[in-house]
Amino acid sequence: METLPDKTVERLSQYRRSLNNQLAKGKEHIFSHEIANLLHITSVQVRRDIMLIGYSGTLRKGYDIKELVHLIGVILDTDQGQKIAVIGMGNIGKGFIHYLYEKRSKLKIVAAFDINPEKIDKTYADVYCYHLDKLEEIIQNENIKIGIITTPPLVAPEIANKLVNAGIKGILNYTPKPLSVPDDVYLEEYDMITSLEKVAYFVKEK
Amino acid sequence: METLPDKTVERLSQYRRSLNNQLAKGKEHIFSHEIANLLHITSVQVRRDIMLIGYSGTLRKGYDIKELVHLIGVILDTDQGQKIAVIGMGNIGKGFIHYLYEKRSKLKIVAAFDINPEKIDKTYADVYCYHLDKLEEIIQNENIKIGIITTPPLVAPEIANKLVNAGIKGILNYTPKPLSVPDDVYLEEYDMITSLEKVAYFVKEK
DNA sequence: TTTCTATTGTTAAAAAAATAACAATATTTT
DNA sequence: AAAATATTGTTATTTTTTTAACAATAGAAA
Repeated sequence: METLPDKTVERLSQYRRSLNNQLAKGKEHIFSHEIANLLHITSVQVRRDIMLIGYSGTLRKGYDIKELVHLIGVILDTDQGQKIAVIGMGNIGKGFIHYLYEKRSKLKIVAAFDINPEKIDKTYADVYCYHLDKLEEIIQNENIKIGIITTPPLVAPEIANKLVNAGIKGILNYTPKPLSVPDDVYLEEYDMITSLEKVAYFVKEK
Repeated sequence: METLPDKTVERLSQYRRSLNNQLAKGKEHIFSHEIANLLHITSVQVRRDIMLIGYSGTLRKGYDIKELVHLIGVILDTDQGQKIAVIGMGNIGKGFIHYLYEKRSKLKIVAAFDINPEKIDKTYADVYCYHLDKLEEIIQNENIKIGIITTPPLVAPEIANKLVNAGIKGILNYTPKPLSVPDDVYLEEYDMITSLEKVAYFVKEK
């Protein structure tokens, strides 16, 4: 399958979670407009996304939730799962670890890094925190492919370099400092302050 | 001015921060390609955004940083500033408070809410945490117009309702539970797990 | 059985966003 | 002084994303 559009990937992740909720409630089939209602989007969009991943529902019966969830899994997940490292054990770093804690997902945060002695060699929600000096070593030994940067912005570029050198293939940058990485590394940036300023702007304009 | 495109607003927020850094370094003028390099985008995009806000640079000299920062302020900020409440004093809630702490920005987090007695009636980075029961009262008295929801997902819809009833005009929803709000309330949703699954997908596909 | 209805799957159109193209021109170089 | 160059501002094009339109049809209703 050719790579899916960005936005479709995002929605698939959301469909899956909503669908799992529905499964847990005992629901077995679902219509496109029901999925749409759960996510507050349109049913066309749902159908289009489902078309793009090559799944088909049954007319008048909708989609088989279990099958759909499974297929989304085939698309989004890898069989062995993907290991993640968090760099920066501040509030946001902890937030990520906490969010994934006890979710049996194919994504696993397997290491955290910091330079603060009070955080190093301790465990937060089963994730061990190492000194930043161990970054390359642990990432290579553990075969970690994804890194989340939640450090102070100033050091983000240097962390990104280390991650890339250690063989990381995807970075989620949570600092407001824009990064650049080689073409074979996927970079997703998210800036909390920008989100907030955006809300503020549209509040002002309304 | 007609409302600016979504993405332009996001970039303006980022331009401003980068430009302030440059000002702090003593730089007074800047070319579009220099801004572009700072953000790892293209210079055309920078020029287009700047065109959209109606600013003009000087040929061969670039943009006057101070003027540009000022104009972005005129667009993004309100004179009196905007007050923000954080609902949910977990890691992410604290993260937001911490991020805005001591930044002299027109955005101010002025109250936090939780239901955990250990958090209530305490102050974190100068932000006082109230019991959730006080939500409507404080929001109205303080004239808070923006709310950040960082609670467990299950209660997010109920919080959103309370916020809307209390007169909030913009919500940043950090929980994975999709919300719906009346048309006159601006809603921005962000889902940490989805970001991460997106990175994972594109790492897998590369 | 026949007609009606709800729903899917897909193509077509529209809207939003990014990128390219390029004319205009101030400044620098020759 | 003339030519070359670097840079802006803007229009045009392309790409991406969303939305609309609608044919096909399984199942429900008549």
